[in-house]
Amino acid sequence: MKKTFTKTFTQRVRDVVRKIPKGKVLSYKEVAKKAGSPNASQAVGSIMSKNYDKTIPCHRVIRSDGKAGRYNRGGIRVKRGLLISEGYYFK
DNA sequence: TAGTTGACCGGAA
DNA sequence: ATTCCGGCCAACT
Repeated sequence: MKKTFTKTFTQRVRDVVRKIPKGKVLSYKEVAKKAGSPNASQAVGSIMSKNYDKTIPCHRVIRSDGKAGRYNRGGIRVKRGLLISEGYYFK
């Protein structure tokens, strides 16, 4: 029997993103889905924008159309550089 | 309680 | 390819 969600959506999103392995990326939509709200991709982005925890690889979260999206720790250019250096090929 | 905001998504022009 | 618009959802005020 599954436990009811006690934590906020924010906490679950952070847990999901923290588990993303190196060299892999998830779209905001995928993260939202794993966090329990398939259509809350907008909320996921909003959450990440306020999250400054370096234990969370927020640069591994990209847009579902294959573009990078935004980044609060250096800019989208840095974000793409990080992903490429981790083995992810960008469009 | 209601209104505003925003690292999005997908389709249309 | 780029811009615009409506929809969706959680957090904040």
